[in-house]
Amino acid sequence: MAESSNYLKKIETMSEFIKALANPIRLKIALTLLQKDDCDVNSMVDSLEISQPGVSQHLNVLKRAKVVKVETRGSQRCYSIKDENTKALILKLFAFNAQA
Amino acid sequence: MAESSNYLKKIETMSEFIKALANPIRLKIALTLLQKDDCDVNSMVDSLEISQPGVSQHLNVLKRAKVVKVETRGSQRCYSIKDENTKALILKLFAFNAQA
DNA sequence: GACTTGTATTAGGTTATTCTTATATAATTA
DNA sequence: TAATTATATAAGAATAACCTAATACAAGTC
Repeated sequence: MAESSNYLKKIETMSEFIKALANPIRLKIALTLLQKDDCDVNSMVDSLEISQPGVSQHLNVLKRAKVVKVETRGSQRCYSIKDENTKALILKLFAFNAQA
Repeated sequence: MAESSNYLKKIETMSEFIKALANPIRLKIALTLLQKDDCDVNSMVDSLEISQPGVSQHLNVLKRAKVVKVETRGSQRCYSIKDENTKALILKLFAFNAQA
């Protein structure tokens, strides 16, 4: 059967989402955000061995893919996993790979 | 807390697995393999708009990441999703993105 | 064994990712 | 409003991913 443009669009969206998590640093960020509520950029810069602009760019990729959301708090930007469904999915991924 | 080399290795493995699915063509292959038992390379070449070597290379990425397994059947190579857990995970990814 | 069919590998060009440095913007404070 | 702190954006270099054409290999058929 010919692929509907709807199906193709879904594939694209899906692979954008997955691609956002398909990078060690972004995966670490996501797993970190699952665990703690603390979420400012500078603390991530400290724990990831990469420059501040690098972290900022990765966060932007995660945001565009709707893995995370941001909120401004004073002079800080507070990142967190977008919603409960997304949290659950990332946990599933982690559980899967932990078991393997 | 300092990251254990175990944790780092897990992150690497995990992101390799996710990266394998983070490409529209490989995602299509995976979703196709979820649905049908037919699995030879040439039929994939027909349905994906890409050359035969291209398909073969994508299949190799999926195999290295342990998303799929292969079996030789006569002169054909039969690809399928590696196991039931992997199937379940891909379905979860699909369901998540379908809902979104 | 030569031929055909099905698949894998190699080589190389093109495009996409990812990083760093430099700089810009935004909120906060002196 | 100038300085400071927190983060984002831009530019450009290095590397990785992805594609095709050419070719190799493997199994089945004449």
